[in-house]
Amino acid sequence: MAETPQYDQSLTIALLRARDAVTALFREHVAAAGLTLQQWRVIRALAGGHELDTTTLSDRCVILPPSLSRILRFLATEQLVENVPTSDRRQRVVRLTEKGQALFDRTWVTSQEKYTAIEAAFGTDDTRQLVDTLNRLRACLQPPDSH
Amino acid sequence: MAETPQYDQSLTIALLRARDAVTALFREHVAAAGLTLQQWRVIRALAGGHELDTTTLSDRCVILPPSLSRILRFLATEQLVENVPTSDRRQRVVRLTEKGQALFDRTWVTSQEKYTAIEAAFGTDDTRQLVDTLNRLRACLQPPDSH
DNA sequence: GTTATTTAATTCACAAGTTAAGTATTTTTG
DNA sequence: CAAAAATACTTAACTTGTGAATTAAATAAC
Repeated sequence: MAETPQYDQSLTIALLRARDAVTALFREHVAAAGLTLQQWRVIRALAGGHELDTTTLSDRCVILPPSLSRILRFLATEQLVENVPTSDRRQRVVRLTEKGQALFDRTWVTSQEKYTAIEAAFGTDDTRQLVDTLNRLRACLQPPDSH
Repeated sequence: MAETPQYDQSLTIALLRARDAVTALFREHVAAAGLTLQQWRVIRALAGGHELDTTTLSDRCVILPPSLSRILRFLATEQLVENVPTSDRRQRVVRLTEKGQALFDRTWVTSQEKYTAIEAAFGTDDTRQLVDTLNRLRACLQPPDSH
């Protein structure tokens, strides 16, 4: 009978908890704007006039394509996002509507403030270094495609 | 019209990506045992004869109570987990069955190997330090209850 | 040029995340 | 001890995560 794993030392658990702690600080505020955190990430990625295809959006928002499809369907019915005509008709390229950009504009300020508060609490340098470390971990685990 | 946020510098995105990268290394292996990662975390927390109530399990596995309820229902139907009689009948205390412990035993070895491989790739010290940093971040964002 | 192959996205089915509401049991209060 | 409050968990409803299958369009191969 094997021994009990040490939970507090587990990287996976630590990542889960840290993510929960950080996102918890944004959830309520974003919900007040009528959005989930995932929907907000999409809005955020499109803000400033960016027109993006589904694949790029999926990558930037860290949302898998099936989820993104559903999210875009919702955002479209809310008229926050609209399709952009494309030459390659397999692709779907979307952008924010005026309503979408307006929602972003009035939500972004507080969101930014909350992020700044985190940096202040944890330390600007420590935050930057943590982000670097996380990105390095990722690079180390999934080496870029060799094709 | 506000400017585009810098995605690569976002702590939330970095946490999401890092978590995805790490869990991806375990998912296939755990799926081969017929489990999801969340189900595996529960099995893992109970391994070694530990009897735990739902609240403790929920905290240790970083799974919210409603999700845990469903997971325990599944694990019970698979006869991997069983209830333990309690004095306080509001509480639900569970433990692994022999079948559950056996599943843990034959899955844990490879799981352990994969975790060791991560430590080796990223560096043992760096891994430990990252876990510490993540826990420190969490502590800094959610100060312990003041009651 | 028509048939394969590849590519881009969506749909499907099921598990899990999230919030709010509900149920049952225990403790507290008067 | 009976009514109220608190506790532990579950259920309900909806959104998202995940892998496999599907659809549609563009490219490649004959």
